[in-house]
Amino acid sequence: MTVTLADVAARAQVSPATVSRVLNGNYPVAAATRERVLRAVDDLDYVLNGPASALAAATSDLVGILVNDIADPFFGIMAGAAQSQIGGPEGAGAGRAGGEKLAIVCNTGGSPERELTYLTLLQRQRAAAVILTGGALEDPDHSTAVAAKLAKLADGGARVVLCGRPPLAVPGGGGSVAAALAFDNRGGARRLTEHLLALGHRRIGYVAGPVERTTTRHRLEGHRDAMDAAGLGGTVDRLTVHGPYDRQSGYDATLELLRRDPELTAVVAANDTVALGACAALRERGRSIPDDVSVAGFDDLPFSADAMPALTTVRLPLYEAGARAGRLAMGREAVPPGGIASVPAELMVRGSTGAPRV
Amino acid sequence: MTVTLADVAARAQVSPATVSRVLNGNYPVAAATRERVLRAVDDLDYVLNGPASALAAATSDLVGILVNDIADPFFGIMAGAAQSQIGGPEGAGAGRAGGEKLAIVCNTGGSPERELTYLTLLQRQRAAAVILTGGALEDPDHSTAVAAKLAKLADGGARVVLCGRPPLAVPGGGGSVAAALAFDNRGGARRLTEHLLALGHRRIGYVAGPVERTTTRHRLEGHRDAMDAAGLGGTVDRLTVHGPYDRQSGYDATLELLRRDPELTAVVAANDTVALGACAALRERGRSIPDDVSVAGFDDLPFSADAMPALTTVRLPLYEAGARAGRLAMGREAVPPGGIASVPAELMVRGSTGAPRV
DNA sequence: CTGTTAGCGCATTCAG
DNA sequence: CTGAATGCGCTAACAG
Repeated sequence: MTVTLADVAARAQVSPATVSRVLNGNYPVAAATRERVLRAVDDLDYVLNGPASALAAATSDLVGILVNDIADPFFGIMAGAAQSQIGGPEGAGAGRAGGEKLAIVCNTGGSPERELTYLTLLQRQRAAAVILTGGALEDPDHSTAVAAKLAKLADGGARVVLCGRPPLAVPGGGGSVAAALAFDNRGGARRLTEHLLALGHRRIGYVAGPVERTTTRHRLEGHRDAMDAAGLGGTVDRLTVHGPYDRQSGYDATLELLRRDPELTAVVAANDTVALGACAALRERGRSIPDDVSVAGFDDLPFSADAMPALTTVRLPLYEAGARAGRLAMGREAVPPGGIASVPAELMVRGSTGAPRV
Repeated sequence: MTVTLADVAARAQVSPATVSRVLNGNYPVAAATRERVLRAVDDLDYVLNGPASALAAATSDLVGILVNDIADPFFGIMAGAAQSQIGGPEGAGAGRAGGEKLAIVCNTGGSPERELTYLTLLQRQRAAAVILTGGALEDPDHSTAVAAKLAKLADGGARVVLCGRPPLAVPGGGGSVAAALAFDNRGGARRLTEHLLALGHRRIGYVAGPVERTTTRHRLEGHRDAMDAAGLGGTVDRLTVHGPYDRQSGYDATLELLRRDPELTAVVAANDTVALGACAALRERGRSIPDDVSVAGFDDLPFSADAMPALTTVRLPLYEAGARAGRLAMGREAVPPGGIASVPAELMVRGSTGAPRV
């Protein structure tokens, strides 16, 4: 029924081993022989049996990319970029057999259980590499479990790369991670709030992400750093509201902030999506942006420049970081010193922030 | 080094066959025995070897989801929804072994070669099911190649589902597809243009998607239907510009439309992202929205309601469709009559459209 | 450069 | 309900 390596070998009049060698390309084969084999492959329309190959070689060509929310372009951009470095050489005739890797993205939905489940599934598939994107949950039990899983994955030969996620905060956990690209969330957040402070704002609300996420904590810390330096640290707790990284959360949280301080002159949001929700809430309450209230986001997603007014935010080079993670996962780029690289965050000042009314 | 089924069997004092049976759960096993085996699995921290299992069973637990652009929420939402119906039962202890499926999303980037490559890779992995999302390329050669691949996938036991993509337009191609969920792009587009017409617009520009894509064609046809019915069909060709489904394209195309007809009173965009680019171009040219020019999009992505003014658009139930596709792929939902279901598109009138100036 | 020989780890017959 | 035996399709040493 289904055509196997042996069929190809028979038709090309060579041994199965030779066919395997030309398909995998990592072994010298005479040009003429290779030609013959390739022709047989085409004639028979042969497709390599992945599981069999993985079983024999004790490794597969799967590269897993874990994301917290696939519907969020923040992750989509990174995942797409990583995939572009992995998904096969574009070359003509690609995909027939050969050693292309299969980049697959797995959506955890932010659920710790699903994250672990996917890691196990990837381990079960003997994945060649795993890329974890975005912030991590800070629950100690979960961190330990993830570190353990990653260690096993690494044991099994998988290369583990972190993208937009800080290095494992678990004793010995760092060993199993090939490389970590950490966003400078804290620095970016600090500069953003400093910008607002420089503009003259003093009553600044902060719409934070979900508690117990590294990204949330780091951004909040940066904000607090700036506020502390300005002698305003005392207001931070009262003017901070947590919620998921979505529009609704920005909307709700902003209404709450307005309740806590109707005289607010600026709202800093955990990310751009949340900022949009904040804008909606402010408009609904009759505040104009930025004349009455300034708004700022984080990430600089594509739609941020198109908001009205265009959103002041912090740009993260998501595509570049994702692509680099992809290359790291493929072993096609040198690992940074210490296995850790900091990815810079750049302040983008646009129309949504301005000086407060006097 | 790595613990195998045999190790578990030894520790549980049963045969490997029995362990296999409790893990796969599709065979009667005494409760006491199962208990013992499960304990051994836990003790040894055993993880099933996917490739070996797939090789022996001639099928894997991979479900592939193909998307044209993972950074576009249009696809992210569908993919996430599909995945939610597939990715394992959330239940405690999930992921250890057992029959969870692994939903994996593959980003073709809209490239026909990559689409084919991924299909081959999925075939190679003996995927249990494949979901293709979004519009298809209309090139006959490519359609034929895709249909052939899908037929082979189906032959190999994979369930093939189309989501947001019309049924295969290839003789006999329909047979290999289990189900197709087709968006009513044409009807939605027609109603959208009718809305503009009813408002009094007569000079309507259209920013279409890339040529040779089913989605592009169907939406354009709907637009043309409405224009024809209003006796305006003659202006359509001159006032239509094609481009990719991104913001830049909307921006560029709108400038071009303005050049062709400076008196334009409305711009209909291929999708919401493109519409945002159109808005940016119009503003830059000093046109206010909707007073000078009305703008409309398509898809109703989350950010559309937050644009300023909020975008008039056509809502597609992306999440629901994706979830249904996921269930169909898992065989957990009845196939619609004829294997084809039409997914309705609903007109959402918001602030970006209004009557033209008199 | 190429062929031969062994398994990889598991799901299945088939007996019991 | 459980155990023993067989082979899935391929890669990886070894020889030649």
